Amino acid sequence: MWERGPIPSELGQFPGYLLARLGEASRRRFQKALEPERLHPRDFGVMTMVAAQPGMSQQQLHEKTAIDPSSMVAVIDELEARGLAERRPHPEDRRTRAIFLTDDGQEALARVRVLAANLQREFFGALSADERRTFHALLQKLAGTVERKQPPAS
Amino acid sequence: MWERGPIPSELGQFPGYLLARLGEASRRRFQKALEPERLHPRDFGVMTMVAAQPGMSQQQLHEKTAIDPSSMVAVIDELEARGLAERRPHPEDRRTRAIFLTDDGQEALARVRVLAANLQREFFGALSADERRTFHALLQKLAGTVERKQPPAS
DNA sequence: GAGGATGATTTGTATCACAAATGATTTAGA
DNA sequence: TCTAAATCATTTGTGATACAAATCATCCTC
Repeated sequence: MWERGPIPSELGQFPGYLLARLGEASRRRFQKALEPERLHPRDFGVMTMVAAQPGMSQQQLHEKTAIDPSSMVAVIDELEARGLAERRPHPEDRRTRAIFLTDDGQEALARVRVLAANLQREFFGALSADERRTFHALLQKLAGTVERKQPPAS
Repeated sequence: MWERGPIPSELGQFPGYLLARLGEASRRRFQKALEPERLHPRDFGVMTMVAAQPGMSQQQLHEKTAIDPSSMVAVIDELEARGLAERRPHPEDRRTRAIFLTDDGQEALARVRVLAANLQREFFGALSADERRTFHALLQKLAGTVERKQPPAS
């Protein structure tokens, strides 16, 4: 296994580069932390949204989590195969599947939330409580503007 | 082409999630911005480091940019094929290739730096100058601790 | 000089993003 | 009402990338 050094200052000058690389590191660490549960970061996103709004369609989940619709099929397949979630017919639209967490799914999500909380403490450990709050607020402010598609060029 | 909504508050609660998703967005936007130059974000990382320290080995580049050694081969192959960089024999170690930018490479990098600067302005446009400084400083503080491998478990 | 380590490279595999096509169903319009 | 277009889930195919492992040349140590 190879060594990964610190981010060099020549690249750390670019906030966008740091953002991308720290984002990668965050995702990677979370993936490691989820291994005992045999879940992936994407599962956490989906399960969190389903828990918040049971009966969501896969389409809606795709919009919330930015997981591609074709990948979403695989994610839900897996959760369903493991008894953590289920597809039920949508009451008003027979094309649509309403997604729910099973009891097992709820419990798994609860455990994953603990893992996530522990990881956050470790990952952001270099920052003071104040700095963490500031950082989080700035991330949220950015998130408000950044994840939009351009209006169609027509 | 599907629509991507804003990041939902249920997931935005997690700084690590925001970091990962905004990092993705940053990388993606930069990739778009680089299209006119037919370059990728990874090329920017490599070219920036080579410009800062001409004659670096591929091994060193891998440590600085976190690009996998086998991918590095492809990246340099491509840059070399396009006349933007070159491999020269290392004066002290014949296993090692010393990487340099050509004049064309320097010029391309200069143009890319402009694109990067423009993108940063747009991407972080929601933040005030003060907020941008704060954000950048916090990213750098995080970068100092986060990208380290665990000490061997032995 | 032999054996182990190192740098670049190749090969193979798994994963993922993305585009495009399909089938079932709904919605909108003539 | 009947038909055409749109929508949702799904399947399929392709290209990019991460990672592990093997290979070859070269270096370093004893």
